[in-house]
Amino acid sequence: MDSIISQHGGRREPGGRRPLSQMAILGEAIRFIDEQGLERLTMRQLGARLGVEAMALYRYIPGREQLLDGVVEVLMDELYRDTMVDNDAASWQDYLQTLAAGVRRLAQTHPRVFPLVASRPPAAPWLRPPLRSLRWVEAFLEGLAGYGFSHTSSVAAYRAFATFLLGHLLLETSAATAMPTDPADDIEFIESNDLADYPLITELGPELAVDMFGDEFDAALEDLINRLTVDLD
Amino acid sequence: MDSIISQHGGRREPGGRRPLSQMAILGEAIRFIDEQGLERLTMRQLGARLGVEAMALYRYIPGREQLLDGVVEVLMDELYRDTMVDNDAASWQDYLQTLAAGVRRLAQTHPRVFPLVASRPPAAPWLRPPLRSLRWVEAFLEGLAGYGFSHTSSVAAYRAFATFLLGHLLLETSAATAMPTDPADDIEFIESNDLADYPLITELGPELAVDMFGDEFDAALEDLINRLTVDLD
DNA sequence: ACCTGAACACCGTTCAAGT
DNA sequence: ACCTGAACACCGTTCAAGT
Repeated sequence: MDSIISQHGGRREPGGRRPLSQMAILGEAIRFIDEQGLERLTMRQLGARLGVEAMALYRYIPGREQLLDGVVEVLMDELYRDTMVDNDAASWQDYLQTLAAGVRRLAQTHPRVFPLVASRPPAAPWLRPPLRSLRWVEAFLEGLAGYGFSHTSSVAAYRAFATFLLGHLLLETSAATAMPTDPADDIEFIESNDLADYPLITELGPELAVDMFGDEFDAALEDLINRLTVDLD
Repeated sequence: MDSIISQHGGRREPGGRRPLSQMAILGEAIRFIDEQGLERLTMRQLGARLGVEAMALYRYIPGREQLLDGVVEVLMDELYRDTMVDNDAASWQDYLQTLAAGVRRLAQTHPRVFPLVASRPPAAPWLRPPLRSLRWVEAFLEGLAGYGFSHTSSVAAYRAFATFLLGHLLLETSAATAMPTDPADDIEFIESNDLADYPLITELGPELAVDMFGDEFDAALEDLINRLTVDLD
């Protein structure tokens, strides 16, 4: 984890605080959400974590909405560095596999932030979460062009790829975020809903509960790649 | 639109109000979100729309979180009636097509509520949004069993189907919800981001901006069905 | 230059009190 | 039985004032 947001240390203010800055605030916000979840992130709480009153943050960030936008931007920059810089995939199939793995890694590293990447209104309507930074999308299209994709094909690939990632990773992060997977909760839930009315769910319960996200992701991605292959002619 | 939530009229209170009830409140909440969006739905605003102070709602609903859960439940009941009752598809392929169309219809009817269906923590971790009601999932599994699916295959189909719907419909509703598609915004956005740095996006702009959700949905669904076919042996 | 205190307009929610 | 007024603990945000 050599990400910019996990940097600690550095200069300190007289009060024992790290000096405030936009980056320091955004990094702390990400750490906060990672630990406590988005619902608990308030300007006041965030200020407190930085050793400062909430009002001090407004010198660096226009408001809460822009704070969240900034969080998304920081993660997209991280994704860019992680997936686009020095990407030397041997084929477009490898290229997509590498990128998909990178986005999934991001989602797994920040499961409680990922919904933000996935759901914040994008800057332009044709930017599809979770692939929502101009720089990243430009590099993506350029990459595909380098592998011989036509304009039409690379746009289609962008769309399909984003849709695929959104569905899979939103479900995976939401499962990862859900309560400490206490099987007792399942039982309680089932019982409170009159188990008897749902015989198939009852029978398939154990099978439903198995975590298959990795396999599903790989299988659906392979399938998506096949679909794109067909479209290429 | 014969949905239960669009019923008006009926008995009135002396004050000129419709009588309060859980259903009346949930229905009004859905109408409110449809019109104004989730961000503006507060207990106080909702009360005002029902001709009542916010505190009166607590007699019928435990709190705001449960209000939102209730909204999701009402829409899932609507989906159940719309897709599961009297479903007489001739094949499992038709069956999935019918169901997919029904979920898409729901998303298009309530584009600003759909994110709630998609993102609220499900009651059990193995329930996948947007297919999150026990009753609906039971019927789904039963339906597939009727077409000869093994338990393993129907569980796999449930997972893949939910993932597919989540990705596609979240993107489609989010695009539908975005600003009144003012092309001037795009231009302004592009210009503010130094267009020159993103030549491919610039060139492909018009192609990116074309709405293709219908075609994409159909193509990806067909593909999903093919994938399931292969898995069946 | 950078942070804070006090204040404003809003939340969700509780509860005793009204009708 | 059903609703409200008043109150509490919390928000985001502004701005004059402090250092």
